Amino acid sequence: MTGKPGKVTQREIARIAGVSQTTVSMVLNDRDGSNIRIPDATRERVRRAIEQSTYVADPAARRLAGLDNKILGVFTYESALSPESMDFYGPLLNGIERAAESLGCDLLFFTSSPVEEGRRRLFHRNTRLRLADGCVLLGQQMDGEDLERLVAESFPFVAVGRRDETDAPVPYVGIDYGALTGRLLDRAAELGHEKVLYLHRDLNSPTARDRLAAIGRAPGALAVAPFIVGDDLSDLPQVVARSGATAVFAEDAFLVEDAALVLADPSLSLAALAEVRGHRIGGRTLSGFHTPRQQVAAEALALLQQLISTPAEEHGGIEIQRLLQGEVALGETLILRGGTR
Amino acid sequence: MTGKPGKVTQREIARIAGVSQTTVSMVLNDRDGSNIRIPDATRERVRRAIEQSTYVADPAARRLAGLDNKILGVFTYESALSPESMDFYGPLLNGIERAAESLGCDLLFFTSSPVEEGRRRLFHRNTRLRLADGCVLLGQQMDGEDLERLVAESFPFVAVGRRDETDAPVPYVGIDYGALTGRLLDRAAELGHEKVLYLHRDLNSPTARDRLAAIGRAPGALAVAPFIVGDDLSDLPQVVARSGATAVFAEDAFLVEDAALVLADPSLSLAALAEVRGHRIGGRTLSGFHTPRQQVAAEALALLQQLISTPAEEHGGIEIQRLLQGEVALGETLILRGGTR
DNA sequence: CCGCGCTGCTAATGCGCATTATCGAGATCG
DNA sequence: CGATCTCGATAATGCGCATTAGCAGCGCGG
Repeated sequence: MTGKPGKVTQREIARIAGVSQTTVSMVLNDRDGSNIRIPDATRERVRRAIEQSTYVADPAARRLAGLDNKILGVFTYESALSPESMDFYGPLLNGIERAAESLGCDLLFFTSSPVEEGRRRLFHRNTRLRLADGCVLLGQQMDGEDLERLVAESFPFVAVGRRDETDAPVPYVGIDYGALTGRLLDRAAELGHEKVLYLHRDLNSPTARDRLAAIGRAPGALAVAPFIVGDDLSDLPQVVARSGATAVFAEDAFLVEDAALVLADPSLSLAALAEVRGHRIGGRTLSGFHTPRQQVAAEALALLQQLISTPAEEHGGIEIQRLLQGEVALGETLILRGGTR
Repeated sequence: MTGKPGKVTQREIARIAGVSQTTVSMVLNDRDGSNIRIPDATRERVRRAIEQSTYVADPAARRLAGLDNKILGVFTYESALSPESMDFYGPLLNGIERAAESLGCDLLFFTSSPVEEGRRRLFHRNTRLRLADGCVLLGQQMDGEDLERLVAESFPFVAVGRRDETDAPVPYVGIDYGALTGRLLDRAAELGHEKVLYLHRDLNSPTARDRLAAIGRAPGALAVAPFIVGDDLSDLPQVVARSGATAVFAEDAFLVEDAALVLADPSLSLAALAEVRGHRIGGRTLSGFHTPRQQVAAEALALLQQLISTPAEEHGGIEIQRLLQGEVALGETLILRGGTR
């Protein structure tokens, strides 16, 4: 179904130019050397034949013949283009698109991956993964097996977001939430807070662990109590009151919003240990982080390209795990202890 | 660079299962018939060998061997994933993603297409177009040559948005702006308006022409005067005053917003002859259309799939130009002539 | 016991491309 | 004037898969 009628091959070009298919290939790829010599006259003749026709190289054939295809795979563990996930994926996808554009690569989205147990599977009977030169993986949580297998097959890939769920070192580009969390806690201490409640879901992702670890390293003057929340936040006010916390932090901006609705106490400081762009609490800009997502995406593609174009033996020389620094966004919800600013 | 080490081929499977590569292929594709007979015992043996291994078919080879690849191309004449274009492309991309998912297809974004004269080129030296079974084209304006060539090469494709810039019939799925315009004008007439000013850019797109044509067929009681605007709207108030119009319509919601800022007259009715979701004018919901963009995308993919899976000779039996009906959104800016509602 | 049909499988081929190994013809040299 | 070298180009091969043609073996009827 490759549109038989309009299909022009190198053979056809060769016939027109009165040369062999080999010669056409040579001309197209600008090959030259001691063994391959084509005078400019012939080159020109072939070139004209190509320009007269509608020839385009068949990427499948190129690929089969062992060349790179300038195609990068994009795999998302959740639907990437839905309005809900745009908030998270949008900046990443934008960064990926721009990076791919400047690298001259096309992007293959693996939308066909069948959903099993609520999550997309990267490997399946008819995965088109191999069509890509390499692949970017996106998603809050990833499948350890997928990652293992990619490493085992030495297929070039880069995860977006820090990963530590496998034994083998997984290439990733992420944001240093640990450092950000530390800086935000420092700031809270400066503002006089001594007790903070940290709300989080029971998610076991690497970044969730990073945040918790950073919390464990909180400055001495600050006591941060982690608290796992479920869907029902109705008893949160009691928990806060009992803890004596003067600030409530949460894993992400949505959780802060939910908590704020229940708590309804403007003297309480609030912050999300995550991106807060576009989030407001009762008219006040939410405190938290600004994370360079486009930059993460760009860096991920750069790393991927590097992995692809470097022979596997030399991968030792590449820094395959990269954390980018974000910045603490001091919004209007993180205030002096007890004060209203 | 296809990850030599981890690559498992049918040959390898055949060796393990003690059969020929042909047999493996047959088992994988569930082929059976008078000429091809494989007892269940053998089938099972092959299947086990496959499951034990990490075999995945090489899509490039499949493609080269003449099969469909379940890959649909997505070509956008502008950057698709940037924040600015998300407003327009977002719903379309979402619809495309969902449709592709249910069709079991992957999506190939041609982000690599070089930009010439401000527009992306579909055809270029290394286009990966042919890797896809077919292609969806997105963009406000398209290149007539691209369309002609796709038709000429009988490459399956569908344009999103009505097209008429070529002689050959181009497959498209669009929104019936003509009908919508007609209905909105009827409504304006009912509300007592007799003179309307229609602001538009000097864009020569099919939908722009459709709107103008529908305006030409306005009900007798209503006189609609088209007016081409540039970037500077400062003399608009005079134009409106001189025309005696009691309502100002415009090509799109942004143009209405710009005009409203300049005109600043709440007794003037306003409407966009386009999607108005998310647009407000001075706190009032803007009147205009609600267009089923996800549906357009889904329909486009359905048509594309149909074109791909139907032999070209039978394309005559397919309705390749489809207009979907939107609905008029009667917002708060289209009011009784002279009244404030 | 010879042919015939059926079963179960495989060898051979081609898809379009890149690459390797040659090859014929003329130029150069000894 | 035969041996060698260079130039210009090509035939042959393989990539991994699907497909077509065909082959060996066996049972069965005549």
